[in-house]
Amino acid sequence: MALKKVVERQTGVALWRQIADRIRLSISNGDYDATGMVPPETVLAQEFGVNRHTVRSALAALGEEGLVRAVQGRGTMITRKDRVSYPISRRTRFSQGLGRQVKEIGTRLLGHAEVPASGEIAAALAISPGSLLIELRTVSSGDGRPLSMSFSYFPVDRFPRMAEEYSQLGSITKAFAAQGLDDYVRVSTEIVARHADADELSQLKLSPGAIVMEAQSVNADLDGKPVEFSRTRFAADRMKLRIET
Amino acid sequence: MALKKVVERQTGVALWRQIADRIRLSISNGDYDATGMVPPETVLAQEFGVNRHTVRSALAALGEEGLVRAVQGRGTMITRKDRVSYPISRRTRFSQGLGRQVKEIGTRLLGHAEVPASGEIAAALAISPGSLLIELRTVSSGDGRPLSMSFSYFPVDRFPRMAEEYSQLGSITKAFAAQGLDDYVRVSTEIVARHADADELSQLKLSPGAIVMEAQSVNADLDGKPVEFSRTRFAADRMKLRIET
DNA sequence: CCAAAATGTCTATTGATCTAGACAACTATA
DNA sequence: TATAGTTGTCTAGATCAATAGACATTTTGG
Repeated sequence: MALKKVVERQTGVALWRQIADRIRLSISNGDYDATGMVPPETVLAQEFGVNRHTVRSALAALGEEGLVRAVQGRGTMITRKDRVSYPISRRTRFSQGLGRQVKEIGTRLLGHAEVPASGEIAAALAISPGSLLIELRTVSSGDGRPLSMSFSYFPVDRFPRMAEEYSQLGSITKAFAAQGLDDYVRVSTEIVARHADADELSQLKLSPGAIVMEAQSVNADLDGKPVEFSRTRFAADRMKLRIET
Repeated sequence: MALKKVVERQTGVALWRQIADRIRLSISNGDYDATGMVPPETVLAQEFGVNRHTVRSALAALGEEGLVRAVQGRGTMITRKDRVSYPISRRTRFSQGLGRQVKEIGTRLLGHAEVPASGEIAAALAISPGSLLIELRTVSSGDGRPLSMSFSYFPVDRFPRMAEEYSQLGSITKAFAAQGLDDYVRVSTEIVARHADADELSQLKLSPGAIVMEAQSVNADLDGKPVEFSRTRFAADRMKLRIET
């Protein structure tokens, strides 16, 4: 690649960060698979048309993320590569789809509360605004790396023990089952991507400027009655969403 | 909101850009719907814990995007709000779902070529690697703003006139129909989000650091035979994807 | 062992970003 | 028509980002 890769100046995004983003993309595209190493700093500096020190800042940031590791005299090795694929279908169950991609799945309940339904959530769940909901805040990780964080809402009158059951069973599917709901399906999902806010940065252990995909979805029982509204944020550089229709 | 909204320093993303991103998000969340205006610069400066000039840089950037307009003495008004919602289902047709959200939809053929199928595309289309494909490069816009850009691939032996038909008819559905394919469905979609590269920045008229959602999908005829592989990049701050299951 | 190639460290300088303060210009309203 | 509240403009200084060059340190391979 003798071509000059363009980075833009005076845009509020430092050159070293633009370059870090581009290299991260190249890594996940497999552009460096032949050697398992990032090209030398001097080569990258020339490709991007910047000083070598600027490239070094970019590589240092990727090192912080645990994506590469530099060894003096040898070069900069790639230590991690792929995104985990998360399936979205009528019957998405968190742990099922991820099972083969990561060795160990962890879910952690950050907290729960009883809250009145906002207009938006009430409409999605087909209940009246102000009805009481149980809110669960959870973080899920694969092999120790945070992958997603969720806010989930359940009608308290139908699932009064949601928080307790979830914290014991560690799974929403099992918590539903323990309260008499054996099966449910996803009825709608909306996805947006945006920059992570401060809370997401810390919960998902991301570096500033990172991207999250937010999926807003509604699950319903087999009679079509909504049982759950949730907003899940995925760390975009660790996950891809697979839609199954 | 008396709470201090956190912005982070020394992260390679200028404060004014972080603040612009946060305000853009607040606008699309409807946080300012009561007044239709952004809070005064002095208030924002206090909320974010920065100098008023820094907030002014952020608002100037949003002004460039056409999102807000400042009027001396009055305040800064919101001139545009929502993300366009793009439906993804078995029967997604580009123009249908968008019809009610934007007044005028434009699609432009950037170019076309005959290319051999890469391993990945060959597998998706269930053909042998190296088979000839027609590649279409298109950009779509709503009310003059670019919304998405696509690379689409079709088997040349089955749809030899794809480029000509598309450039005449301006629609893939119609181009299929003109070549004897009356109906088709989406069979798989994968979505990732990442920072836009230089080509995407210029084609979609984005500012550096902006986010694109990339949807990679396969369409098939009613016999299940794949007819199209496409990679579409959506400007993340202008679009949301609605999954219909 | 030596040379080439790679990363690590240091200094100095320039330009972009952010802060700070003061004041002008304009709008709405009491 | 004052006056409070808001955006617009200017100046000056501090901090961060990027360039430039020199040289040290480590690894690899001839």
